[in-house]
Amino acid sequence: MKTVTISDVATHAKVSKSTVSQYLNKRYDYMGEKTKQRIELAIEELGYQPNIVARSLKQKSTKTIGVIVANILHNFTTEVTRAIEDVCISSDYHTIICNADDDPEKEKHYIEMLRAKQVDGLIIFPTGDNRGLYEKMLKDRYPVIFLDRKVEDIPISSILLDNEMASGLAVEHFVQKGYSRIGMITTSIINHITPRLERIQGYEKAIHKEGLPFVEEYVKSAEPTNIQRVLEELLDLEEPPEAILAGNDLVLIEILKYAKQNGMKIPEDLAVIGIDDVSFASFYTPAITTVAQPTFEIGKMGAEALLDKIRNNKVEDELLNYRFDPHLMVRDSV
Amino acid sequence: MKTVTISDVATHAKVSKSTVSQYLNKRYDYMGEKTKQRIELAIEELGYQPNIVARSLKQKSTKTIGVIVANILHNFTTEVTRAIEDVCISSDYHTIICNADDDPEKEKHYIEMLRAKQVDGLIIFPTGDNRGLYEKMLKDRYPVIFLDRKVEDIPISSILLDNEMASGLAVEHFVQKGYSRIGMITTSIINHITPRLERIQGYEKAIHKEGLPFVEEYVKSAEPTNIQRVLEELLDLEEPPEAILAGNDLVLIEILKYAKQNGMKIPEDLAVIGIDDVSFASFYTPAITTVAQPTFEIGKMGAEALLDKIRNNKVEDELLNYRFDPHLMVRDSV
DNA sequence: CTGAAAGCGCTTACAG
DNA sequence: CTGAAAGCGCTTACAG
Repeated sequence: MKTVTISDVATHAKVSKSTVSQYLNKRYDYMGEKTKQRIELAIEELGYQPNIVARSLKQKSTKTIGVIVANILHNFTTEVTRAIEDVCISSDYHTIICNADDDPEKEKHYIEMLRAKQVDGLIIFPTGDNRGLYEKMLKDRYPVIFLDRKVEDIPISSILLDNEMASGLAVEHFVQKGYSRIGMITTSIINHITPRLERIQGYEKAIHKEGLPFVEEYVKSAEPTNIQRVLEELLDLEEPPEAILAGNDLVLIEILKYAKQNGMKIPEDLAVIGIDDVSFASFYTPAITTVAQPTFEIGKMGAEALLDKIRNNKVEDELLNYRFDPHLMVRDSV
Repeated sequence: MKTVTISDVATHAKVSKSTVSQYLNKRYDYMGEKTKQRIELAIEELGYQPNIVARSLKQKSTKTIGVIVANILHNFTTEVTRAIEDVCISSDYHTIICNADDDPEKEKHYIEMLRAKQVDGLIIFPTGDNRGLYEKMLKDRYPVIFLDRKVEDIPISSILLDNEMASGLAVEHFVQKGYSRIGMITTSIINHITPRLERIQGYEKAIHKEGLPFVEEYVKSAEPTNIQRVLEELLDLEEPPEAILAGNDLVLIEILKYAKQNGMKIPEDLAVIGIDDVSFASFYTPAITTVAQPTFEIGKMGAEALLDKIRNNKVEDELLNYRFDPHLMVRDSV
């Protein structure tokens, strides 16, 4: 596979490399019509494709952004990612997605790798445990946007859900339906993940606002594999909750599995609301009431904010944290 | 953001660029211990990161492969993709995923774009309508592997499911459970997509093998948005099928939606088997019997076959079509 | 054991 | 209107 380069085209068209390059970059201003045609023909005949790697080296721009997600398993992540790609493609940027798998070490690896690959900017769902790296990017004036989570004291714009409102909507709906013993389960909070902490806070605030007693043992956090056990603990309480708010899609699924295995009827035996809309929510039996995130808008805004930074070479973050409103999708599980 | 290059490191460490490069590439053979330490220190102090773009240009390898999927919406695609990434990462290759969205034009765009970006090879779920491009890659001795589908007369290795067997397992199971009026719905076959055609063929063969009459109007194909209408047509037949084989996950979901909306009980009113295991199969009510593909193995083999081609610079395809066996996951929907 | 030089395939002032 | 030359940041024979 003998690659054909710009020199080959130049020779073939009997012009210089410079002229071919002008042609490729559509700088036709002063180019003779015949020259143009000859180059076009040569490119055609040789099947020439410009080498983007070489171009990137010279132009110091790869027209590519990186996105490092905390965990690709969440439905939220997949959808946001898709929105980011859409925006990028229509702006002629490419996207490289990496999955940090909730592991700060992997996140570090990917940040370094992507920067080494000279991507023009980064969208990160931060694990939170790489402050040094985040600060270095800031110092280097390297374009970054956080998504879904923020990191204490790191002045990088973050685009997130109004998580407190999400829990609020759910609690309010439970109460409207006559429930007062409302529990909540989230995935692990040992790493201080923003949405989880905020959703728990939002839950607590909403409970108070509704004039209900806040029962500390009604709120639990655990790794996905332990969710079912934790749920069981809740249900074994003297006064078990009659309704459960699932902190995200993974928690919801574990609750549904548990209910099925134990022959529990939803909502009769246990009412359920999940934060994050799941693919099967509408046709599950019962259809699941969820609090949906505007995933497309979040991704879109993230991508646009990053591209804006890249193009205008700006680092000063006027927006900082931007929050989107969640929406309650009322169905049959409560 | 003043980037620090290999020259800066060289100056700082008082050695030449060559020596720094040797160090970076771990060619320590004849390197003085003190030199090594000075370079190490300089790199540390300057926060130097090699520019992979420059390296790629010189080495003519980006250590990156591209994968162009036909349609990212299928569960199969997501899982295979993940397996490919796993293999690549552990071999120190990166992966760029592109979604052709079942559109040959987009596929063309991505093939050209990825080749221009100098990815070292391509895994393609071919739309089938870019024969010219496929042939050019072959002519250029450019490493490619097809996945999930094959293209008539293009001698490029393809890794696929034994699709006929998939339908066969399903039909056999229906029959065992006492069903004889068995229908099948697939997504559109106007583009002659391999798995769909083969699954229909497999269905027909199995029907014959079971000694059942083959009823032509029992097998339908349609775009996802029309699946529900097509299902309705089937059920409106004089002698409607009592069991339906869903050709893939998207078809299954439409069938489930229809059943729910029309208050049909599964399997009492309609028995269902889906080809492709869906995330919610095990905890849906009823749990859905599916024919699962070994997605991880398929992706793994695809990636390994491609990396092998890349590393050994071989084009001769001894394996050509390799097929994996599907597995019946017996649950409660039939 | 280390350095000078050429070159990967482009782009971009600049000269004419 | 077009071309010669320098340079992007590396790597790699080769010389010493």
